[in-house]
Amino acid sequence: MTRGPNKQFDPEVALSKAMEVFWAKGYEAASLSELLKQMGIGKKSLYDTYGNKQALFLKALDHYANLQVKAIRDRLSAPGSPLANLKALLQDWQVHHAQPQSCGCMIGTNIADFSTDDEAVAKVMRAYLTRLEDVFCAAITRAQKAGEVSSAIEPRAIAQLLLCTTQGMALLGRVLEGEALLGGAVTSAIALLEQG
Amino acid sequence: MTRGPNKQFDPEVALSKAMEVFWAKGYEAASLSELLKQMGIGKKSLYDTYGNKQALFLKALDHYANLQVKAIRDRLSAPGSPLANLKALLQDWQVHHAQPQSCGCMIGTNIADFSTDDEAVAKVMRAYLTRLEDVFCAAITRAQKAGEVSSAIEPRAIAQLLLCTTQGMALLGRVLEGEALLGGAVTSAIALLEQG
DNA sequence: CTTAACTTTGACCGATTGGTTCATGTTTTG
DNA sequence: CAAAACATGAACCAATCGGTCAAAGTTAAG
Repeated sequence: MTRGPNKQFDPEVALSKAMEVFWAKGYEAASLSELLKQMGIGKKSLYDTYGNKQALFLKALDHYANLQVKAIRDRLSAPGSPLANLKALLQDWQVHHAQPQSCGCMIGTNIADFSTDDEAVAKVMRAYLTRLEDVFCAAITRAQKAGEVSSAIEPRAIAQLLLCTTQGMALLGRVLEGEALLGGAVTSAIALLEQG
Repeated sequence: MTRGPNKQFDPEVALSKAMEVFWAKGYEAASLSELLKQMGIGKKSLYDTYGNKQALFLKALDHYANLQVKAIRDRLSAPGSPLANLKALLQDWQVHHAQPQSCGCMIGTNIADFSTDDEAVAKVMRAYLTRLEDVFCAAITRAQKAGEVSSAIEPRAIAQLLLCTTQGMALLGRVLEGEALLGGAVTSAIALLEQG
């Protein structure tokens, strides 16, 4: 058995809080003091538990990716029409990312800060994008099998378009006012699916 | 007439250099020392000439926006087929943003750092996005008049999709390896234009 | 030539960054 | 109880951040 007192905080909960900070502010702009305040722990505890700021970020990034991929996959594979699920997801994002307090996608937001620098971070990011692409691709294939989407199109290519577009939406939503731009993008994307 | 010695550097050239640094690194990560080194000037000269780091960034952002909008508009309104011009532009971006040293779009890269914070910066960013949307929209309209694109589609909605998609491409290109993802996105976007 | 206007350089500023160390306190095992 | 194992908060660290200031140097006008 382990001796000594237990942690006064739940590392999982604190990690979620850290994720929120990195999500909203980005890696660089998320200062240690801000992280500590939101996580509700002391500096020493952070370094003992997670290593350092970058390691914490990596864990938070992974946490985000798992959370997000699972949520999206579940929504898209919900019972009923695959195409309707896809449309609903896009339209939800249109509304969500247009809200002023929306802070986009944690991965997209943080791509700027790293990219060239850290290969470990880049790897997690690429893995997330690939998983998301696969989720989209599977959903489109299901829609094709259900006869809702033309079999003439290449599902993977459309999935890749959706991935780029939604990342763009999440990014631009951080600065845009109003839903107009995102609305047009979603409308066009849906049109491509329905008649493509 | 002004007395005293002239500046030993060209403010326009130095601004271009600053733009490159902000473009590659983003606002936060672009340190004063890096900026000074690349611009080849002293700290005092920077503050006397441009104000402060944020004002310099604002000028660099504006410089970038003007440069980029003009270049894109010129390409899209080149003589010949409007649709072919659009396709060529997208395919060029696919190649360009897939290169490892590609650093995406300066506006997109820097959206993460500001957004909520600085309204002056957000304004320049929104203005750039709107101008780009208009340029796309005009090009699509020309393609419709030339009979290359179906008149059934709403040009602005497609322009908005292209804007989101290309921003997403520029962003993801910073971290991706290989052209596959961007290639699929471009293929799908072109398909939408050609048959939509 | 003198002087006023201007630029440049480098030292300097307080604040904050991410990160470490230490002394103290707490809890559980033996 | 004693002691080992653990967590904690505050003090502390060098480095760097953006930004300022004063002294020295340079050029043009009078």
